[in-house]
Amino acid sequence: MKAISGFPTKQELRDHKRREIVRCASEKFGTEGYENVPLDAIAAELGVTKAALYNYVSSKNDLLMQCYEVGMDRLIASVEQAMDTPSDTAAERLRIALETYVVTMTRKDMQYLWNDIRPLLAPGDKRSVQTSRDKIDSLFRAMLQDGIDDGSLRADLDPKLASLVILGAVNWVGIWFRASGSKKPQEIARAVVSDAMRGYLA
Amino acid sequence: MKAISGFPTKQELRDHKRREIVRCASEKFGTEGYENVPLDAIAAELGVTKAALYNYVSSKNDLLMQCYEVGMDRLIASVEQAMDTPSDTAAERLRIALETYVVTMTRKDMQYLWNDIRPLLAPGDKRSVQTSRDKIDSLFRAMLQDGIDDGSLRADLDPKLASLVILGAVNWVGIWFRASGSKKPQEIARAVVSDAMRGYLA
DNA sequence: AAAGTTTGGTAACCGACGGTAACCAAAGTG
DNA sequence: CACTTTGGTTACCGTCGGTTACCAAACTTT
Repeated sequence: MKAISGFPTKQELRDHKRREIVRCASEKFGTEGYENVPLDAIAAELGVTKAALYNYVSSKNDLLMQCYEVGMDRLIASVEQAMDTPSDTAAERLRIALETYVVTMTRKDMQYLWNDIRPLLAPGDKRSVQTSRDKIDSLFRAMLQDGIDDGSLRADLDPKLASLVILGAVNWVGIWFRASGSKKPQEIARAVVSDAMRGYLA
Repeated sequence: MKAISGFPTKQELRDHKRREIVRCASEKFGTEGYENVPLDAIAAELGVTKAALYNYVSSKNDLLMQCYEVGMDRLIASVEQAMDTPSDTAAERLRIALETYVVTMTRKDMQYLWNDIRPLLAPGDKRSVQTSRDKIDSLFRAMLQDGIDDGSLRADLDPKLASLVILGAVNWVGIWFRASGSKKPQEIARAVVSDAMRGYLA
């Protein structure tokens, strides 16, 4: 199987189609809600029949999981990028990463990440969901530990507990936020993150 | 229509049956998940047919809403009771109320309150959901204001924002908590509330 | 007490939707 | 040029939320 430039391999074509399905589903789930989007609607928008989708996903739930993974990867990437921003203290990097996290979570096609997923988890899906979540958690715990080490955060904080509390506060924004409000995501992020971090600053 | 003791009126009987349906549904939704509980299952457990339920609820969604209201009322009642606990400062009352809130939220039949509800809201349902949520919010904002007034909380905190941040942190526990863990709800509550409040103490 | 009327239930059914089976056309392969 | 593989279609099934027609018991009226 050669990979001549401009002539995608069969595998690439197949993968591209699968991603198209996930992208389309992601958009519809985000705006209309998982429950309200029949597979027929997704198939119709892609110009195929429902049964064709089953060449690429094993179930509607599996499709949701793939959407979830894409969204989580985007979230993780945005946080990692924010972590690389040069700044004086670890606390400052944490602040930037958290604000980025909040802004990303308020995207229309990200809202279902925390909303729709949980009740629909099949036992087998829980592992992959947990993996993404643990990744996020470990990123923030690492930043918290850095903050303890460089003295910009309280020495007596428990990174595990603090990560739970802070992520709770910011995730809650993603659940409560609706684009109709007057405040811009960036303003909300700054205010919430500032309050959520205050108790941990040295 | 007389109300002779021991002889419940028709209205009382009807109401009692409706509450039985809600109680049964609440339990099943909480343990098995809304999506996984067919109305037939609820009806069977009550010894009737599915169609009989429609004498008391207008739809499965309506049934979920009634479960939600019962749960929220219980939550509100537990917080109000905690607020009445005599204590030296408003901050202390707030701490007690928050811990009670967390413990109540970790009840098995309360977990679906934040998990299953949101994606399933019909436009008409949103108002009643919002009412309960606003009630909770106003209780905590009042306590925060009391704390500012009696000097036990920082004078420069914004009650609206602080209530959002703190409730986010504690609600997140309800989402993340699973009874399988080793820690008792009361311990978790104490730790989380302590961290979440730290930034607001005077 | 007999004749309506209301109440609360059942059985049977409908439509939507997730998922599957049988089949088929076109592209790839020896 | 047979032959397999791939990716799609049509037609169908089972489940489940919701509705309709009907019925029995209780309550009301005269």
